[in-house]
Amino acid sequence: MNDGEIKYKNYLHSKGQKFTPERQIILKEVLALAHHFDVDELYERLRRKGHRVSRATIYRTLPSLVENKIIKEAVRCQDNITKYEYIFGHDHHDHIVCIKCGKIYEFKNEQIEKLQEITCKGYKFKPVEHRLGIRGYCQKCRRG
Amino acid sequence: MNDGEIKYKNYLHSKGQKFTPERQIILKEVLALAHHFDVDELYERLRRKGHRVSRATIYRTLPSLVENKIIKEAVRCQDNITKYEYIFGHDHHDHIVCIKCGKIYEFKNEQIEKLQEITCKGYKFKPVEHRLGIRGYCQKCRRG
DNA sequence: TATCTAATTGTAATTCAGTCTCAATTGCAA
DNA sequence: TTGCAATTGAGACTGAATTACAATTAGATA
Ligand SMILES: [Mn+2]
Ligand SMILES: [Mn+2]
Ligand SMILES: [Zn+2]
Ligand SMILES: [Zn+2]
Repeated sequence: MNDGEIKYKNYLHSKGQKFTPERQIILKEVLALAHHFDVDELYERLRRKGHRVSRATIYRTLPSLVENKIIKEAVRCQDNITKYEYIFGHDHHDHIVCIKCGKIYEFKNEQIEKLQEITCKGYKFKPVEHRLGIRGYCQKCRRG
Repeated sequence: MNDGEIKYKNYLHSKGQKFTPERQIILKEVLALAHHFDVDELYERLRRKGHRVSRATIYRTLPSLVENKIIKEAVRCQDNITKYEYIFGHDHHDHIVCIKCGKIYEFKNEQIEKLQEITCKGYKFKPVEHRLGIRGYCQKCRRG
């Protein structure tokens, strides 16, 4: 069992929930997926590998992985599908997304992070998470 | 006709579209609403005022107001409803949202804005818009 | 290890925001 | 006026997500 699996198992246990084979399969695949994904992508990948996990179970499991901070909901795209992003063991980062080709740059700017904290302090607000997404055109797409 | 109405009328005209009574009613109400709203809120408000505009027409009109930069899609909340926010004539700002009571602070930090620009330059990326939302607990809700 | 039970699963039905179809209406240019 | 493309409202439809329910099962306990 790797760190993610241990973390999730402990989390489930602390809530009187079970580390079922289905949850293990889903978690393992999520950890293998390095990047952004949605329910259907995950379902098809599992299917191709011969795992039979129902969509309902995936829909039930992903929110619990979010609560356990193993994944998070990612920036919504134009189509109205919930996208997820693996975060456990990854550093926080923000996104720059090309409107035209969909290319995504991930970045983190410590000064921006710091300024956000200062801003929150000013409102006596306790930040838990934040999301910064910049949309526009990548180098390729801006000419053309 | 105020600035918003003129802007929208010209926009529609430039696309061979009509400044219909329904669109006028919707626009007028949107301009009157100072803040965040969704389709149903708008529909009910119009209803109460005796205006009979169908939900379908509202669903059709709001995206065109977005394209005309009179409103924009606001931060999504927990429920999966598209929220809009009036922007025409308002300065850009970002959001701090209380997870518990829903309180929203609007802020703008010029340094953060500048740092975003610099970051984009580094990727030779041309930013068009961005969204920064900080979620956490407001002063009231952090104790309690 | 066998027993027991609350948690979990898959299936299929359901929800519901948002989109689309279509016949009737209307704004507006000529 | 007239003509016609754009628009409207009603209601059907879509599809992601949720839920009910009966069957199954993880895993705590004895
Ligand atoms: Mn950040
Ligand atoms: Mn900003
Ligand atoms: Zn691009
Ligand atoms: Zn609060």
